[in-house]
Amino acid sequence: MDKKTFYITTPIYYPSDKLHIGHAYCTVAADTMARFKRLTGYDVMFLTGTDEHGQKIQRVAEACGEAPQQYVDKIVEGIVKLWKLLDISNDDFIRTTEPRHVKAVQKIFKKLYEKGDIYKSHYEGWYCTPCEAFWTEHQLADGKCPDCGREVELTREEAYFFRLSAYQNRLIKFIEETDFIQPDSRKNEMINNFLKPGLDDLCVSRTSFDWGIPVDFDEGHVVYVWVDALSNYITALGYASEDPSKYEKYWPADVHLVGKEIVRFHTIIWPAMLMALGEPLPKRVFGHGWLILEGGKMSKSKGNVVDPVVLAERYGVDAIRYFLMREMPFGADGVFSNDALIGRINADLANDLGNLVSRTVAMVDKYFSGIIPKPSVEGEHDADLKELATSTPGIVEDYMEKLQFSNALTEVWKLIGSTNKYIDLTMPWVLARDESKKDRLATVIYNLADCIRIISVLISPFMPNTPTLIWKQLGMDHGQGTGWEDTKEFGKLPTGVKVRKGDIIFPRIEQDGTKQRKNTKEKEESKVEEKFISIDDFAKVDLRVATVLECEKVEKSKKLLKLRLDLGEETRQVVSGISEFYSPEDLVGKQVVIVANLKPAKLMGIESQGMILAASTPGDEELTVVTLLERIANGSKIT
RNA sequence: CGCGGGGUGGAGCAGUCAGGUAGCUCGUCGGGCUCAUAACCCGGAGGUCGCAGGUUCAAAUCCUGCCCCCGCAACCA
Repeated sequence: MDKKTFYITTPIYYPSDKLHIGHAYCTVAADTMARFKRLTGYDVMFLTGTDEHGQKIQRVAEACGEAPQQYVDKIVEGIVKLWKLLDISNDDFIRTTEPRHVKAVQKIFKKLYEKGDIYKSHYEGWYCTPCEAFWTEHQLADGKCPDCGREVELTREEAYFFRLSAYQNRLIKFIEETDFIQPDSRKNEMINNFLKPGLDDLCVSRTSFDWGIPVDFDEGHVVYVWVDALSNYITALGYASEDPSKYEKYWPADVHLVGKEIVRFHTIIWPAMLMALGEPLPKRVFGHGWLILEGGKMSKSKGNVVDPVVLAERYGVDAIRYFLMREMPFGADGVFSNDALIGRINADLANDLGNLVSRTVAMVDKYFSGIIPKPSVEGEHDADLKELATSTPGIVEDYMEKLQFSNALTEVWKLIGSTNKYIDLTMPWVLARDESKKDRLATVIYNLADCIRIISVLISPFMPNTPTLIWKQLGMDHGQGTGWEDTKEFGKLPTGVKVRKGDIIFPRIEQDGTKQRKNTKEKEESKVEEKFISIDDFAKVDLRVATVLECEKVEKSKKLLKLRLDLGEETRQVVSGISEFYSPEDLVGKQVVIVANLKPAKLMGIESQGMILAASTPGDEELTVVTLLERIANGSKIT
């Protein structure tokens, strides 16, 4: 008898830059679900990957002076490494540049064309030549390019269209009548915002760039990235290939996990494509929330570290995974902050769970020479604890089914709390003083250890490394009472085995203001050193005096001013985020200080060749540009 | 009137759909205990549920209006 299957996917990520904690969030969630399903007896297919085509990648690669493929190869390598670091257990990793995907997409495109669901027509739009971008009428800002503010021209090019409009009514019916879109709030959003107003046919080919999958029957056209990208969910299974066995086995997907910003593509375009292909639709699309960084924005100066690699190295993989799954309900946005992370680690992992294991093992050591004793004498409080322990797995299953990771963990932590409380209620140290109560003591200790066994299995989908550490301490080898069904039964922990008090599983993280310290003295010293830089370090920064020649607000921007500066021998264009504090006329003619050897960067598509110095209060409530007491020749060096 | 999400003790959130004396985590204060990672257990203090009206015996919850925050919307160089 074949096992039931479960197919879960993450979005395929766009490798134009390094991934951040938000991507890790989604992937960890998918991994947790995949592990849970495997543990509960499913044949799981867990897919993630990268979406490597498109104009943006082509441009970024060009800017780095590399071929697109060369550029993405490098980034993808980092992504694969990141998933390995985070213990992601994906069964496959698809890249849209792989031949298996490219070939299948070409077949899909052709099939839809032959069926008449894709047809050739003309695309009309406003084209901005410098930006190489098309815009629709209402995307324009005052009739100009919304990106750069320059003139656009009406152009018309040949393109293929997908008959999305033909599927509108079927889609509305499907979405309204099923739980396809989750959570519900997103369902309403899709119906009200996109389906009810009516769907237009979708332009599914481009001729303005070539980093994409070529339409194999019409040279010059490449497949629109979303058609390309969405297809990954079936091409990875071998759809339209010589070996479709995985497709037959796993499709339709049980759940596509996606960020809320791409729910639209997954719940409208994707089902319509599948309807057109005559294939079954995925069962669920879950739009999860975002991690909002503390203070609303990412900022190096605020010191909120968001690189998942750094976090994992600093706090441990299991701790990060736990935090991501526990801190916020999966459907909603949540705030990510270092303080919250450390708070969770200390309160939940170190104090509650880690300490529970530690004190239990210590008592086995102390009272039974390290041998797990046999239980014999039942007492009050036992029944309550056992009832809670054996009923928790069922509750966890229900929450997991609904992808409510946070609630599932809350239930596990209720059990951890009750187990800690059981120690206070039974007071083993009192029992230990009375030799006649040795058997009762044995039972109490056994119950504690067996609860920890159950807990260790319940957390294993979330924290892949911790259970093994716990088992080692409890003297269990892998496989003894650690199956999912074993959690629903009390007494599966082997007796007579020796516990091994090991390292502390979750050390507390001490907090001193913003910095943590471990081995105090050394850290203190190095901190003092870090406070100072040498004169050579300072000399690396080339500070110059410059006069503002011209200054204008950057169109469509809240904060940016574009300035032209006179540095004596040259002029520079600098973009500065100070327009909330200065209007252009305030600055023209003033002398300012700029960092002249800063690596140029683009802000809103405008090159900035340096940085103007300004002083600001911590929350940026006030800001003032640095100026000079007396005028001095432009280009003068500041030392 | 672009759309959406939100405003609940000091912080972060649940409760709002199906009105009935406001709950959780952290913090704080006090107590207990000594098996444990200054931990664990118990208890207390602390709330005009954004504002103003309305419906109702009864409103955080339903209705109307308003204010504020955030995202969609790749902006701190």
